[in-house]
Amino acid sequence: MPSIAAYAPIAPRLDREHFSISDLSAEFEVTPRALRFYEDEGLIAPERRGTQRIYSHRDRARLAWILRGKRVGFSLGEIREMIDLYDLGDGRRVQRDVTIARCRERIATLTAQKHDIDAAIEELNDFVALLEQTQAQKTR
Amino acid sequence: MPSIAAYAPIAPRLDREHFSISDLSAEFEVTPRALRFYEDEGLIAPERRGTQRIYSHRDRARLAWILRGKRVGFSLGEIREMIDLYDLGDGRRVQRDVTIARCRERIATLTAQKHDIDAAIEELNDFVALLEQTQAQKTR
DNA sequence: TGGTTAGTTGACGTTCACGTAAACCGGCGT
DNA sequence: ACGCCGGTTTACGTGAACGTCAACTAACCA
Repeated sequence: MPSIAAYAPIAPRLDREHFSISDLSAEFEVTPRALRFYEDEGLIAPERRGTQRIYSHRDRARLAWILRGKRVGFSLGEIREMIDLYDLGDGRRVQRDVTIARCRERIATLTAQKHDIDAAIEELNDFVALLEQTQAQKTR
Repeated sequence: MPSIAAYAPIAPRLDREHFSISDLSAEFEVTPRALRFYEDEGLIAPERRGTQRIYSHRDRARLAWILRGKRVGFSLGEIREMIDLYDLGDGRRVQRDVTIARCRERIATLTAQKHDIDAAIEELNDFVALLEQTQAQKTR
């Protein structure tokens, strides 16, 4: 029954030169459909052998970036922006200044998110403590 | 031109007994539509004076929770779950154990998110440093 | 009494991030 | 020769989280 348990995580074969779409979808637990979608949106651009996609290590690193960006709540559009920033390292001076500024903005929002997370964790911890305390009272 | 700059943040009047929908939408920079939507989804349940919603301090605190949950990437469904957990503090023992377990799960995913964010910040910092370095070289 | 302001309920539209078929192709295993 | 496997494109469907009208009401104000 290869229906629900598909796309399970598989140890990455980093010795490989390049990867197929199913290699990466297995390793990162995303569907091939998602990878093709990211390509349509301009987030990755693997080479082709004929019609088939072949992903390099660089593409793989990009994908890792994308998924981490998603996990921390960025939209695909925002992630593409950040990736594009990286590809601008050799741009002109003004462009590079803009890039630096955008990066700092990103860092600021990420830092704010960290504070939100800390606050949420704290509240949850307090709540758990409270629950365990009432439990201890009943046991007594 | 009250079109785009509407719903700007306004200092909370915490001396107030309760708040209108536009009070809260102004303070938290969300649209009234969003607040009504949260109510439809069972996230808040303000009282009514006739047909109009009147939000208590408790409702206001709830809303803060909701928005923080959103900022750290939770869906409204997940946030409703977490809120429901809070309202279960007086439940039975088994239920409370389940609640504690769910809280721990939440804390775990939040912690994982923090690591993701730290990694992203670090990479961005490295990249900014690299950009500033090439800039310094050109200036020299 | 008429007009403005703040609120209400539908109902439909929209964007994002894919899911889900349908139809096709090239290789290879027997 | 045949079928399957892994991959492809095109296209329409979907759930979440609202936006955007339209039509209505209740409160106040000159």
